[in-house]
Amino acid sequence: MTTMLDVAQRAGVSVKTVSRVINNEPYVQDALRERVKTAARDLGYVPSASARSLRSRRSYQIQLISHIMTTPYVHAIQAGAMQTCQAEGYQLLVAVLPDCGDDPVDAFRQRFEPQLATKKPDGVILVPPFADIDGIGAWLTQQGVAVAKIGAQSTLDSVFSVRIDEFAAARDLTSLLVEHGHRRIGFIRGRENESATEERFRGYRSVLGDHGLPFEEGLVTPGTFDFASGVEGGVRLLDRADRPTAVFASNDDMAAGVIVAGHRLGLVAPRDFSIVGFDDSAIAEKTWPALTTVRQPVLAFGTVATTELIRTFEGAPGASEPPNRILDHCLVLRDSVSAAP
Amino acid sequence: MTTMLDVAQRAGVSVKTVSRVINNEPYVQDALRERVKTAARDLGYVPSASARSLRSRRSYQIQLISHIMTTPYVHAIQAGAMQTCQAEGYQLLVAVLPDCGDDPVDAFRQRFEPQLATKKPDGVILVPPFADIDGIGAWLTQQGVAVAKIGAQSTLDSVFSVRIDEFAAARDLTSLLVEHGHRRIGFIRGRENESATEERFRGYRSVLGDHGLPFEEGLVTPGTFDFASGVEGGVRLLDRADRPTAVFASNDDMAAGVIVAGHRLGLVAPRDFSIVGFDDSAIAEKTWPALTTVRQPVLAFGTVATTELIRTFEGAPGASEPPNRILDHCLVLRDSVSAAP
DNA sequence: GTCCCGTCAGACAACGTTGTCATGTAGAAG
DNA sequence: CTTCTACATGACAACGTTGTCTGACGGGAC
Repeated sequence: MTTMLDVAQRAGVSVKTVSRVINNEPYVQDALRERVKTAARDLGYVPSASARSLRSRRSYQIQLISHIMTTPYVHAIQAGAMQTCQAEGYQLLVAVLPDCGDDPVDAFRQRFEPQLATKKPDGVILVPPFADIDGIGAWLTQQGVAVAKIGAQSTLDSVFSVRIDEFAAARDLTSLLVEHGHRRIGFIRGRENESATEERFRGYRSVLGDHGLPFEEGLVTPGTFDFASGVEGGVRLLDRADRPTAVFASNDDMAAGVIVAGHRLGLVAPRDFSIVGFDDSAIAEKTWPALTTVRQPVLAFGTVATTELIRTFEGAPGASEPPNRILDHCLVLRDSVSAAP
Repeated sequence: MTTMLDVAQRAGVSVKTVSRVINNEPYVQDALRERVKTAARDLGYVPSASARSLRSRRSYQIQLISHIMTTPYVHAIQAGAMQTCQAEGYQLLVAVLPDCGDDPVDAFRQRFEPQLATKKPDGVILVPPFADIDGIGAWLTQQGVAVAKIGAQSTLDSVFSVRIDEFAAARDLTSLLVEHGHRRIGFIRGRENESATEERFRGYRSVLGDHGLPFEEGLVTPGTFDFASGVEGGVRLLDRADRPTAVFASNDDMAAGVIVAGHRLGLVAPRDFSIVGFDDSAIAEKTWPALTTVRQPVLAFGTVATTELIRTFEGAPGASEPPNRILDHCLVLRDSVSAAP
């Protein structure tokens, strides 16, 4: 293994100078800088992460924390984060913390306090539902870890966030249904206590209001963002005489569930009912009919959050970016919506 | 931050003794051992990963390497690996290397050689298609990294592997179709140069042979394990007068594609054709009809591989386990198979 | 010519742990 | 009673890097 000492000897300088060059510190003459760089390249020198982080108290690691790893949403974020991490020379760590129970902040601390002592990541990326709990972001910041939230607005100045305008996106989908003549539209909610759930519901109600359509409590049913809850919700909404002509499911997995629920009841989409999802996750184009939905730039969430984190602790020289960033969503028209009867 | 020195002072011993206790080394009296443990607990001591790995040249990291992170198969493995990592105090790192090109071994080296210099993971988990390339496993072993392969047999004594009996599983599925009276069964292959592709195909042919059914070249069509290739393959097989009465897709994503292909041609499964998948991935129960398939214990692949890796470099005291481990698969009967017309 | 300041480079210590070696003790074997 | 061995503990150095401090040099202001 080649160390800084080897490079230093080859370049005829001290180790400290090599260190300065490697870390792009000032006060090294250009000629020397070049000589060191050449020597390092010749020897194939790569700094030791352990030594580095032992001495400098930085870990060059970014951690993605989620309550579950097996959902396409988290997956895509991970892919984006990893892309940026690899490009910037950081390591991506993943961690899950399922079932937070009553006191998620405390559960979170219990789980991660020891880990912070062993090795503190330079930054943490939080996704829903953790992103929605302010206490978690606050605690991490206080522990000296940079935080980026995905999919939820940040109330803290120190915490960066990236998301889409969920309200507007939900409006787009609902408007599409209304434009197709649907006047009674069922709605399946997401997990409770998440901003996405509320925002999407708000968007739905607001479009109904704009068009003077009545809001019917009975057309709204709970869900948990997963397939099974979509099937259940779909059955609740469709298995009755006065069933709605369209259903807005708060994400694609649940929308896929509604399609299956329909089949169980002998109803085929989009002939017998229209259905829209949300997220444009992988399943959206694998169902029949393929789902009309809203695309979230999930991969970009990952890259933007990671880039922003790195910018933070590399000592951002430029202007301080606004801590809340909103990316564009886009309506994806497929085959699950048809004109109302 | 509390260090070993703090613990040592509180327990009235030397740092070395604390180190011995923390690492479960011998030659410490039980009484002392207890005193040190208590002191450590009282102070909430957690060893510093950086210092540890700098000195001991172990990283306490396990890396999962795949060509893509966004498939349910890899996802489940990751979940399993993470579970074990968290329990054993290891960190799970993830890395992707897409598009290996002509010389995958070289591409692999190019990508990971620098990383090994910075920080060498204690072990690496390889999934297909990397698991199928012997040169990669050999290179990593030679670099001093423990290797576990998933889903492919290991030819090296030093490399552990875990998988199911793909041949037997494919036989189970094919037999099921034959028992339902199907005599002309289409087959969609997986990515080429992967053992899973060959084994599944072999299983299919072998059952045909057992039952004296003719093997028709025209009923076999290529695929790449992804949804789109399933749609294409499905169209090729089903869009003709002499179409098969059943299709064996080499995984669930492609099977879902065949269902969609059928819809495009006005054919509905399982009324007009039967279809089976492979893997029992998430999509298998989200299609209509839900897919009859074979369940691979993918999560267990992750936990077993990780456990085995850790056992390796923690200096396995017990007998040396056989390096190839085969887990049980199971046939999952759902709704996509019906009796042949 | 003197003083000061900005630039540039190196010597040295420190980060928190583990490997190596030396030393001490107690019991068994001779 | 001595010698040997196995067990127990500690002192010290080392891992590879970066932070701190010190010093040399050159140029501009007085």
